[in-house]
Amino acid sequence: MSRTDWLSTDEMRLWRTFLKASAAVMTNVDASFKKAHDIGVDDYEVLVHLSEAEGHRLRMSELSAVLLHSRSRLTQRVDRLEKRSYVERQKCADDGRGTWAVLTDSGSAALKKAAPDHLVDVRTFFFDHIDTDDVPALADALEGVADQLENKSNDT
Amino acid sequence: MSRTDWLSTDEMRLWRTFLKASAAVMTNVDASFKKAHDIGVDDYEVLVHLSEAEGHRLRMSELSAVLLHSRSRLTQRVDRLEKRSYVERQKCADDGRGTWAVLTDSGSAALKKAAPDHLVDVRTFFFDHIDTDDVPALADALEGVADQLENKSNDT
DNA sequence: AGTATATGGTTCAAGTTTGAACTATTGCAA
DNA sequence: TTGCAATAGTTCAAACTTGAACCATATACT
Repeated sequence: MSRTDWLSTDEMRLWRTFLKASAAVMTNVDASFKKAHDIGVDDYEVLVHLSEAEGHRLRMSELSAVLLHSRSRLTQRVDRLEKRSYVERQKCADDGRGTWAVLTDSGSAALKKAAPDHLVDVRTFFFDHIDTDDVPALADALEGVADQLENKSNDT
Repeated sequence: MSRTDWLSTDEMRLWRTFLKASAAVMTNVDASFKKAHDIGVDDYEVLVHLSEAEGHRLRMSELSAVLLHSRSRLTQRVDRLEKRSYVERQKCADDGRGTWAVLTDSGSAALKKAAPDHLVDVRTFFFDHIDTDDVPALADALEGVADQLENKSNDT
């Protein structure tokens, strides 16, 4: 399936750029974000996904799947969010093993409060460095990479 | 500087795709890599940069700059690599404060041994999902994002 | 020279992630 | 309907990262 010959110049350039861009964006957004709020980007992402879900809630496993977080990582992140009462756990009625992570009102409020600043960060550290005309093509090009583990078990 | 209106549909799609792609690639490459070798991607990156440097060595600060790692993170990563004798520290002659991180022979050997597998991973989890024709354009488009902190202090 | 300030690096504690082991429930199959 | 494998989540220790405080040397200012 994969070729084994070395990367071309352009491939190498893309690979390094991609690595560096990811690191740069994450680091910057997270740092800037933490300065202004009491939650980091990872917490924010959890709240966003919950707020967009039916009934403002998702199963732990769904959440770990969309976030690409391991189960134990998610468990502990939700622990922390629950401690600050941004999220609440509820037993799942139809599956005795399951747990819902539910967005609370105060979680919802925190999200609303943080959103505008987050937007500024995303523009500052990402979109301001990208040509607007390139946006759709870029999204298309990266879609395959993002979706590669759509159906991989999010194990361990 | 940055606009404050909400993201367009395409921008939102790109942002989410980019986030997910980064996470997916890193997670997969790292996991696959660790299975086959005794070092992870972060260690590998250190060795790569050292091997490409003049005299197979870099100042700690240079290393933390290219890797976008905090100083303390780098200190501790080099500690670990030194413990396995892949890297060696040397006092800097012309600057009493400085330290060189030097690639050892066995570090060099570990790098050579790991490189082919790493290449396969990069192809499997990244390039196999990208249209070859898109590669140069993608690299161009992301370059600005990657270079944004070229001259930011890599503080704290 | 003599003091202030900046730079290079390390250290330490607190917080986070990883991965394996574990419990409980469900579903399938004999 | 017992029995086994799969699934959902959690727990725990070890590894790793963060950020602030710290030491030492270098540079700049007077």
